[in-house]
Amino acid sequence: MPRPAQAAPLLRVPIPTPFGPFLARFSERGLARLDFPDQRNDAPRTGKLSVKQKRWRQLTHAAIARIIAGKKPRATPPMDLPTATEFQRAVWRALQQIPSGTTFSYAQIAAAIGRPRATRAVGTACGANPIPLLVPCHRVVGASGLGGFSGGLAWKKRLLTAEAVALNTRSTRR
DNA sequence: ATTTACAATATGA
DNA sequence: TCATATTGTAAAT
Repeated sequence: MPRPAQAAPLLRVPIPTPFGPFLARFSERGLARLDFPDQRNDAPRTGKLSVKQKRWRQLTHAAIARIIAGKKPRATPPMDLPTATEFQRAVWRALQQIPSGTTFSYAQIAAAIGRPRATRAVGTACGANPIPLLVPCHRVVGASGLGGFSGGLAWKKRLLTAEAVALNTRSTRR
């Protein structure tokens, strides 16, 4: 009575890594969200995974493992982004084209999607990205500075370091 | 319905 | 170095 189950059954699936389990959420259409290990996850448990979803889980697992190791994922599962705006999709699409081991500034991403003045909006879109790692928001850094990261700056540094990025850690002053 | 804050940055004082 | 304008969203009021 009180409320029947929700209409959007997202299956919560733990994805083990050397740094702790990520939590993936799958819909019937694909991967809808991926959370970092250090967040408080309610007892993660899988419901019943369809064959399709089991395959996505495997793809996700392999992709994450490779990215953490600083390599390019071979394949990624389909992504289900129900509430994304066109602007966000454009930004995330651009992010996926950044080669491993390379970084772009927020301004460069803005220019790449034809909105050269929306640099700050790009930052907002990156923060709204529900699928870190696979959508490499960690490769976007400030023109002079690291910027921020929804999963914590420690993760951003770890991922970039794994990709052998020469972190221009010269602070904002020189 | 308005205002404010944010993972920026270029420009002008 | 500081103030301000710019852009897309979300959250607060």
